[in-house]
This record gives sequence, C-alpha cells and structure tokens, in this order.
Amino acid sequence: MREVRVRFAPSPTGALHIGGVRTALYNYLLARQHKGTMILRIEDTDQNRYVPGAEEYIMKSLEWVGIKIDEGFGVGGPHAPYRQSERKDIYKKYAQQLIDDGNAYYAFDTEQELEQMRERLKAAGVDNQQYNSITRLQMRNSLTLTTEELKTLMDAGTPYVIRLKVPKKEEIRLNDMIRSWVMVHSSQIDDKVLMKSDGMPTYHLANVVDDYLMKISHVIRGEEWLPSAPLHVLLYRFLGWENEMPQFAHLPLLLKPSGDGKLSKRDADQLGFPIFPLTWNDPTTGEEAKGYKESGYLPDALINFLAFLGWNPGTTQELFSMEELIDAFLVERIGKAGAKFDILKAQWFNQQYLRAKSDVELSDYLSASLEKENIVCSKEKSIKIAQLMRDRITFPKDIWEQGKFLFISPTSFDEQVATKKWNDDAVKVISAYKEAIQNRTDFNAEIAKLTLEETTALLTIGTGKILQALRLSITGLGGGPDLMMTMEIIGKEEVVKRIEFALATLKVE
RNA sequence: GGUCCGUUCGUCUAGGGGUUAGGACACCAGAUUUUCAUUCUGGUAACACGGGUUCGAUUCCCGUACGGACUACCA
Repeated sequence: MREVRVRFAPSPTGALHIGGVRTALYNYLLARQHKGTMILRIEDTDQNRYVPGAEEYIMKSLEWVGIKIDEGFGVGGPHAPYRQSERKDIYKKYAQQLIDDGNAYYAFDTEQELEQMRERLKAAGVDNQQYNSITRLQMRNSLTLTTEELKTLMDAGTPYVIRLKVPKKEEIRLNDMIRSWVMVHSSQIDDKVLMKSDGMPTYHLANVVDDYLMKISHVIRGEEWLPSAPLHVLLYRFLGWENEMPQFAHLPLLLKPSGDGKLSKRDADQLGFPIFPLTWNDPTTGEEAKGYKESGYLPDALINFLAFLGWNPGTTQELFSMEELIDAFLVERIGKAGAKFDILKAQWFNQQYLRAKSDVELSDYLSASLEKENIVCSKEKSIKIAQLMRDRITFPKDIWEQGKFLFISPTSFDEQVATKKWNDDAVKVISAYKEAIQNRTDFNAEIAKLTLEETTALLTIGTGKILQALRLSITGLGGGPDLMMTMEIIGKEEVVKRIEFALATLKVE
C-alpha cells in the first residue's frame, strides 16, 4: 500500500456541519491507522460564498473534537499554499494543458445563451439538457468558432470559461471502496466547466489537481460526490495521472431523524439539537447557533457517536476511544445506506463518557456552574456533590441543574407530592425529627439516618411512609438523590431551617 | 424527467443460501433503590414487494416500489 495521505477539504462557506466532522473523522482514522498524513485544504474557489471566520471556525472545531491536522491550512507543509484561491496559477496551467491536448475548450456562451439552449432542448423533448458532445457543436466555443473569430473574441477580452471535452461514447468505471464498481456512460456527463470566467477553477478541476499534487492516496468524501466521480476519473486520465489516482470512498449521508433527506440545520433547530460542533455566530444573518460543545457534549462522546453513524466494528463493543477507533477502523466496514441522526443515542454516549470522569473532574463542572451563579462552595463539598450526582447526569450542567436544591432552599413545594404525602403522620414525625437533630452536636448522613429511624420507631410510624414528605420539606421535590447524603451536604442548620419553613408553609389537606 | 446510489426491529446496525435473524439506543414490565434516577433481569419489535436460480432464499440474479444524491461559471 502506498503512503496514506488523506485530506479534509471543506469550503469556508459557514460553520462546519456535523456531517463534515464525520467525514473529517473517517479521513483522520485512516490516516492515523496507517501512520499517514492528515491534510486540511480550504476549497474557497467560490468567492461569492466565502464567509469570514469560517476557516478559523473549522480549525477550532477539528481541534475540539481531537482531529489533528498534520499538514495543510494553518499548519503549513511541502505543498503550500493550501487555500485554493491562492493556487489559481497552478490550475490555469493544467487547464491550458487540457486545452493543448484537445481535452478541453474555451466557451463564450452567455448565461442567456445557455438558458436558451436548455429551453430549446426541453421543448424538443430531450431528457438531458446539458452541454455535451452533441450540444457543444451548436454553441459558441473554440470547437465551433474559426481561428479568427476566436482570436477576435479573445483580443476583445470576452469572458469565457474552459470546459472539459467529455468523450461521446465511453463507459467510465470507478472502483469505490464502499460501493465497489460504479459505471457511468460518458454521454451522461456534461462538459463541465473547469475554469470559471473569473479565472477561478471549479471544484472538479481544483480537486483533481490538488489531490494529485498533494499526493492524496484516498479520497473519502460525501456521497453527494458520487455522481461526479466519473468526471474526476476522466480528468485524471486526461491529465495523465491515472496511475496516481487516489482510491475513492463515498460516504453515506447523514439523514434527518424523521422522514428522509439530508440532515439540515433546519431539522436540527426544529428538534432542538445542535448541528455544529461549536457555537456559530453567522456574520451574515447575525444568528447564533449553539454548538455541541456549548450544549454540554464531550468531544470523545461526539466522536464515538459519529463514528458509529455509518460504520461499526463488527463486534458488540460500543464504546471506543479515539485510539481504539484508529485501531478498529476499516473503510470496508462503512455501510452503504444513509444513517438517520438520533440525538438520543448521542446523549447516551455522552452519559457514558461523563460517568467515566473522576469525581474531581465532575466537581470542576459543578464549580464552573456555581461560578456563573456566584455561589461559593468548597472543593470538598463539590466533590461530595459530584459523587452524589454522578449516576444521574447526561450533561455536565446537570450536576448543578439537578442539584440546585443543595444550594437554594425551596420556596415552593411539589404540589402533587404535597397532596399525597403531607399528612398528620408526616408532620408529626418531621417536627419530632427536627427537634431530634437540633439536639445533636454532630451531624452527617449516618446520624441523619439513625436519628430518623429512632424518631419513627418512637412514634411507631413506618419510616418509608414519611420519607418522601421529609424530602419534600427539605428539597421541595418528590424525587432526587439519597436524602441522607443530601442532608449531610446541606448541613444541620440549613436542614432545620428548611423543615421549619415547610412546616409553616405546607398545610395538611 | 434523466443518471447514479441505496432498502434487516421506531433508530444505529450484525449476519449471511439452512440461524430461535444477534447487539445497542429508545420503549414497556419486573427486581433493587424506604423516592426519582442509576443498576440488574425480562419483553415488544425487522429481512420493502414480485419474479427467478436452488432441495432450500432474508442472503445470489432480475424487475417493481419506495427513498436519497446529483442534474450551476456551488462545493
């Protein structure tokens, strides 16, 4: 196998879509597995769609999920520059070579003329209204114009494009690593524009030229490129690079959760989950789209989830670190069908990864939340809380959000629980219990429990009967983590105060 | 419309000519938790359809249906 060199080649037209992250991931896994090179190339040949900040965003996103770039944009390397807009002259040279060899030609048709052609063909009942081996003979291009006409147009500076001269009748085949042989007849491919009138190449030319020059060994990209892949094969051939042609792998698409179709930002917004790795402030619309990071997803969990969308190791193992993914990854095991995006599964992965964190790490998450709320809390206490909450959380912020009552006394009480559980027995026990713990000089979960048992035994009321009422009086809620530990964390003084407030506020129906 | 690609539980998928079609998420039930969550145990649930080939097809072939992608001087 030749040296593995793969590239991730996004367009800086906005934030990096989650599907793009998966594409980058698969490229990265292959590169790392073979001790190869991961290259980042910016495909910004469409000047109109360039969005400032997008390049920066892409790099930051890849960094966050743990995809390291070995060579390319922002890093440098032997094939710089890695921004296509800075490689104009290179493409021009190869476009010229294609023209010289008779594999491409100049075309002067205006937008209106192209439109007219399509209309005409449509009216004539032709299925394929494209610029091809037949229609090119009726258009204004260097194949139909005389040498003088051509010269006149050129001298006058008439805008033109360079089009590929696709052969009339030929079977073009391509061996895709995921789909095996794909065959397309050349009559189905149109004479694609290679160089635009603004002097920029189109994706097709730039892509093939760069992949060749950068010695790319595998092109792993989205399925949307499959229909034009034969065109790329043709370009490799015309340029004389067929032997250096990379291997192709066209990835199945990420589909929206309900119904079918490509996963879009709109779907994600509607269903309330992120579509971008990092929060993105769209400079054109001014809109802010929350990212996975800011929503509390851990990068490792996201990666694990994404890796399994369209790929699996063939075993029952589900949890994979990046290192394990690198080991296990196999392009051949990538599925063919599109995968629906299921945010619930992503959350499950997040939960798994969150739980694997140490108490100290979890307590750091809590500290971050507390800082925002201007609440001071000792490290020992926050570690205790982390231990208490660890099996109950999906996101880091849950420690705070589900444990607020540890810091804030209730001002209201769960009504349903109050009606059901707040009765004479409960009031009796809780009042006595309050007295009992007030008389204790020391206090912790163990003592809280013993005292409660003593109290209920004395009053001959089952502990279980009043426990929820006690919880209600202290937290205002009907459910939650271990109550004794909760009391220990809250502390005796505060527990007494809360019970007093509950006793004064809650009435027996 | 045309071209290309695809189709196994609701979802992600394993499997592959003869299997009780396996796992995970979700869902439901039971146990544990003096609550809720966790955890554990169990359960519901799938080979799109029609023809071939074959002793036998979910698996191979061909159609059909359905879905998707592409069909720009966008990538």
